[in-house]
Amino acid sequence: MTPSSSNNNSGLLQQSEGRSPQELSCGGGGGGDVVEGSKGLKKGPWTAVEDQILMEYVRKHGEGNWNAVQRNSGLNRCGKSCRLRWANHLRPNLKKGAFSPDEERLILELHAKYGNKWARMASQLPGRTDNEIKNYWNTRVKRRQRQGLPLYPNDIKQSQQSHSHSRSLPTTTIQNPFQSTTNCTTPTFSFQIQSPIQAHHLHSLSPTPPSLSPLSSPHHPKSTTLTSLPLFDPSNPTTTSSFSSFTFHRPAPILGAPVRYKRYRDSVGFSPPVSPTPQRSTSILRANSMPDIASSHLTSTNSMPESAAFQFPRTLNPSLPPLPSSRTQFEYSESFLSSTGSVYSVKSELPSSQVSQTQSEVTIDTKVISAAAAAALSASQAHSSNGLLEDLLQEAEFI
DNA sequence: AAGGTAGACAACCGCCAATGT
DNA sequence: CACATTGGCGGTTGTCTACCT
Repeated sequence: MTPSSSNNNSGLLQQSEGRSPQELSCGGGGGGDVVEGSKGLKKGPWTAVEDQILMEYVRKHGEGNWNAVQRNSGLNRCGKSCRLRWANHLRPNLKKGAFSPDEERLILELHAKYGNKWARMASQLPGRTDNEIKNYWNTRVKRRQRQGLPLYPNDIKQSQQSHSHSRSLPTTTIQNPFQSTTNCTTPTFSFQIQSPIQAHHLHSLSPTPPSLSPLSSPHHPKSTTLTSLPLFDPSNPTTTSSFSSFTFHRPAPILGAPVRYKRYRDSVGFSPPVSPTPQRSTSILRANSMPDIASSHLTSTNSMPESAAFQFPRTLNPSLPPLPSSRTQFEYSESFLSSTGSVYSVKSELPSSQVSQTQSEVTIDTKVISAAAAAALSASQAHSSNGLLEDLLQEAEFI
């Protein structure tokens, strides 16, 4: 399975088939043609041209106000789709490719701590998105289920005894469909409880047990059965003790960013609120990165000299503090190269390429960036040209 | 060679909290 | 204060590729 295998994912056009227009969120469209909604908003895989438009828009206007992207850039995508594309694929400091062993280990630990809090986990995995982690985890769950193995290795099992979740205990016993005598006949349930400790991990560690969700959807209504599973078994001293010793691990506040009840979308490179009292009107200024709160976990990429970093000009928010941490800046430059390659070297109306895997460890200097920008400019001349490439060159010289 | 399966990935959806008007 | 908008989040689905039988 190569990381690039999914680049050619044109088949995604079939998504949302059969949904009524009311059910579609982005603009409410999407009736017959799954590529365009009723408002003409495109769906399905993003093309390189779309990526280019979105990148240029974000570069000029910053993140946030995603619905304005469609209004102002002509990009025929709903704001949500733009945001997702940016967050998961275009933002500059993304890592691509398989998780390293360190990252896998960290995911296990974080999941033991947080459960299916993908965004929170992503905040501690530099360059990784919640979607990646979620996909990884779901795949892992399926694999472990099939193999009859516990989700967590023993050391994590032991170490996470003190972890639990912020969700309250269910006060009433709701039948666990995976333990019911009527619903456990399918072979997929054979994994469910093989030992008390595994039962504990299945049911107490995850507020919405991810180990079950991939298999549950064909058989159970969404969320109700899963989220209502007993998180802790009072009869199990292990689970009760874990609850009593619960400590909530949350990333340290960043730049005074307020803690929102549900929003922990403060992963590295994700635009954080820059003000202690952020307002929506400032969201457009959030294109700057934030301190790498996860650097303590994975520090291997932190050694890039700041002088080598490229960063988008902060044209809209000159008052903001400098970009924190060398790693973030490095990844800007890293992704700059990748993105230019992605944007300009691909057939324009095919699904866009992903960030190059091979550049992740490349030491980047200004010459390289300039060369990349020049190459991008050259390559783009086959395209309809706009000011983007000139901007890129300018930025390359900016360093 | 054909079919099945697993893994990886992208993108969508609904929900909901925060914020703006 | 009510309503609308925005966007963050977790869950889910669908496709592709590689591998296995």
